[in-house]
Amino acid sequence: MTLSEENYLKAIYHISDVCEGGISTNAIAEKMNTKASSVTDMIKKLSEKGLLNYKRYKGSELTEKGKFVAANIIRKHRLWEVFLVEKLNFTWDEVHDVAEQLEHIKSEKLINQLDEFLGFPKRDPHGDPIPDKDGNVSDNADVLLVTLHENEKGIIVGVKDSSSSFLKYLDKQGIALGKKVKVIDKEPFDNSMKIRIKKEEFMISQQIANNIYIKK
Amino acid sequence: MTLSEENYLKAIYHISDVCEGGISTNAIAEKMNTKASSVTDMIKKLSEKGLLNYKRYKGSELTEKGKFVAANIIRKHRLWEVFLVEKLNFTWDEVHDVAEQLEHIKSEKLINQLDEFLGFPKRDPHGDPIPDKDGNVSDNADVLLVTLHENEKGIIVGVKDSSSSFLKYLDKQGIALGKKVKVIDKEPFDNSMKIRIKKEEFMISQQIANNIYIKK
DNA sequence: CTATTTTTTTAGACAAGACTAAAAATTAAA
DNA sequence: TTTAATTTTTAGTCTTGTCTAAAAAAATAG
Ligand SMILES: [Mn+2]
Ligand SMILES: [Mn+2]
Ligand SMILES: [Mn+2]
Ligand SMILES: [Mn+2]
Repeated sequence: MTLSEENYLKAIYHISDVCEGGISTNAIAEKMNTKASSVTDMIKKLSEKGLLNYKRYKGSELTEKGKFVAANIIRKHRLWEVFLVEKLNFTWDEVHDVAEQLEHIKSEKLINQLDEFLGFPKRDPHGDPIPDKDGNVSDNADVLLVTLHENEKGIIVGVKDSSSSFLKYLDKQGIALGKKVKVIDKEPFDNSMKIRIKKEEFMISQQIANNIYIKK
Repeated sequence: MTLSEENYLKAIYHISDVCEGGISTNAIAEKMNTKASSVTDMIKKLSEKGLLNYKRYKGSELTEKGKFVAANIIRKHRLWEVFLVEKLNFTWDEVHDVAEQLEHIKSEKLINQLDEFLGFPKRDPHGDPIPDKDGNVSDNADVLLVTLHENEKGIIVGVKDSSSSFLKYLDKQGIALGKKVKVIDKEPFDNSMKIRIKKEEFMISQQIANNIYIKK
């Protein structure tokens, strides 16, 4: 597995989480910040290696083997993110770029020992579940904050957008994983909502509410 | 800095530790397990980047900038080795290959936080000194065990060969960093010697004695 | 000081992974 | 159901880092 192959597998895996059926070449190109022609070359190679199924003009789909490899890279990514936050005092908006590098380090022992060292964490700093050794991910029944109705309550358990700017906004507003949130008011016009966290009430836009996961 | 450039710099830096003056193309090729023609290409590139001085047929020498970059890679390599042994229960013969990968991770913050997390260690698991942020290495006045005479004593502080097979041999013989050693007898014929560690006496060959550093 | 051996560099080729431009297949519109 | 727009693939080029084979320079020997 080259670095590039691994990044493609990961991208396709993540797109599959959202979209049904075969993944389009263009969708991969967009996620990978590359051109469709480059994607075509790569999916041919991955197909020959048995990591995805592909027919010309019909899109791609990961095989079981491909899913396993991808889940393992994501496992490494998220464990390293935990390490950076828990042990090296990184903030949750600083970890992603470094984890993008660390996820490609090849050593079974390293990642399993790291897992143990961190106390077998279930989620990364952004609330995303950490796959186990066998590539199984605990499928969460969490829901986006934007779907809650007036007077509904829940606990913040994750973020969909892990960009540094979004995470910094959350920090500033005092929005963090584990906090209880209640929807005070919803504005139908622009889907903004007033929420309460720890007795403080404030407005958030739909865009914000659309990127926060809640456990009811 | 690409991965390959970094590995060349590191190799040249290590050869410079042993050899005086300009480093020959062949010496680099041997250390890098590559061909001289490939080396010529690379040193041209590194030369253009101001990382080493090079004139055709005259060999190469790292610039200050080149030395700084190389020392920083070695700093990362050795800090990661400490991490693997101290925190993740690796043995000293298992760490090198993983550190070869980890040394290329790019993040100032990562390596400085790691340094702090480990308690600012001075040496790696093989007794090699860890360069500081500015690329300074504490030059040790240590001496190879093979140079000791009969009845001389010292403390084992490092190994020259860090190969897994050598380190496993040392483990088996009970030879470890920090132990006191006394030369009981030297055989002029083959330079083997009888040594005492913790009241136990045994023979070691010149090859072994040539790869163990002693502080007198 | 010339001849031979060794070292180093050049020339040309290759694989991986990217890109551009153009062709082919598919999908959407009229 | 033809035509137009979009998506996807092919063809050909480029860069990085590697290789082999051959040429050039330097070192060694006689
Ligand atoms: Mn991430
Ligand atoms: Mn994450
Ligand atoms: Mn090492
Ligand atoms: Mn070491």
